[in-house]
Amino acid sequence: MADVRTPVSTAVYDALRADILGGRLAVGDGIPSERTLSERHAVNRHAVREAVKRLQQAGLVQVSQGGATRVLDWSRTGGLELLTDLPGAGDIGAVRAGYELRACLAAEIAVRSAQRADDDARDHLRARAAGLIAARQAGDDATLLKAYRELWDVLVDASRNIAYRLAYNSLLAGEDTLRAAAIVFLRDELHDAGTTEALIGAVLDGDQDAARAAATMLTARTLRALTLTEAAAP
Amino acid sequence: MADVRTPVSTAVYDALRADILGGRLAVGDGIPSERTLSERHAVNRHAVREAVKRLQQAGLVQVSQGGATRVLDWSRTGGLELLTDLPGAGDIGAVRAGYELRACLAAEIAVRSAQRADDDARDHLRARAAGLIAARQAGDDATLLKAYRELWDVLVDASRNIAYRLAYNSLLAGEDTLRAAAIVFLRDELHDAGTTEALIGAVLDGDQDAARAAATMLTARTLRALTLTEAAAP
DNA sequence: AGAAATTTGTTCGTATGTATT
DNA sequence: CAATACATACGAACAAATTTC
Repeated sequence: MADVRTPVSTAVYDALRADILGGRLAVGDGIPSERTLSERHAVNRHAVREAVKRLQQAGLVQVSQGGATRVLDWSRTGGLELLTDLPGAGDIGAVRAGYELRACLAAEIAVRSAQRADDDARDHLRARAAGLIAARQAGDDATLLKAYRELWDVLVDASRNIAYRLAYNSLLAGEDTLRAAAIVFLRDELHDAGTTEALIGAVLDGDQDAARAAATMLTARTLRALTLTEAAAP
Repeated sequence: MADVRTPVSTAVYDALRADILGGRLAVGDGIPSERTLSERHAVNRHAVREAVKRLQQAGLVQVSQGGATRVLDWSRTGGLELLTDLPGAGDIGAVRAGYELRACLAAEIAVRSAQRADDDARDHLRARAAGLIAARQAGDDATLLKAYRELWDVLVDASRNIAYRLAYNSLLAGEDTLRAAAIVFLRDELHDAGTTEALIGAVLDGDQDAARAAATMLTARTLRALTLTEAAAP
């Protein structure tokens, strides 16, 4: 079994990011110097530099030549890509936050798809609709989830909004680690074949109101499951 | 005149990112080797490595030891933080995309704020409301825009959703370059004092429906201005 | 299948500009 | 002003993985 060897700079980056996002390095604090970090992690200074550059890009630190590299307030300077990197990304609170964002995105994606889908997008949508029906025959949730995600992928494209696409990408990044949990919460949504068909039909008909209603209905099921879980285990 | 010296690795990063986002490096292509790039930009290979690591983190390339570093399809692998980095970020289409996302976020932020704002958040909100009224007295749009942004900043916190906060951060990143344009499109929204007051009141009252309606009304003004501009100059 | 060439990964060392004290 | 600490940058070399012949 070939172990996936992570580059040393990535190891340093992950460690520092976890320290910052986890609050072990307080905002305004200076992180250890490059030399100190290179000794502590037993790596060369160049590797540390690569890691710090990435921290800088992620909006987690501010480096200044001559002075200490300071920790920024990531809740102010961080971008959406941090969502799946949060130390408590698997916690119910963060998961709910992500699904609430998805819900609000989904409704708007449905509306814009109904408004803007061209012939090409409609063809893609019909193909995915057929794939979804086939997946329902298979019976297992993993196959169904895959087909359902592909359906939304086509809808995102059909909405013709690059911001929706990029936000959608950010939400799905690193979802592999949460796939098991996702299937649990998405279960009702996945098996609501009627509303899904209604959504597809509304988009194909160009009925924006119906598309929004169907998308809202679908995501509401998942949000409800999350709220119940959150209330049960706080 | 002290020129703002950008680190060499950042210069390489910017150049490569522009080539990828601009389509001059096609998806699936291999980018030049580290040695080639270091010669071409007349910098050390370590600087190139830092730049490539950042490209990798941004989801723009996939590097593999021994093989070529390949360009990924950023519309699939990129996150929301790319929105303000796009070569056509100032183009009307990308601006509209960003404001459509903001509109859908704003409505949900308003609803969740009305639902979840605690006493502390309400105090902050009242303070910002007063600041907004003071800014209206000043008369100039720049001051008003600043106060308006601070209002929404408080609302984002009040909504108690980390995903909303991070997405909001991503949308505002690099807005400095677009501030002049932003004031133009936001003008109607900024000067709609009545609806803004209604939004604040609804949140303080915990009236989710009224909060959503007010937020939708506000953002609709800006979307309308954008649509008119887009139709006029395609 | 195997060897050579290419490319990224990593480490050593060295020098310089800048901010803090 | 001087000393110190820090980030910035360059150069050379070897290791490890992939591609190519």
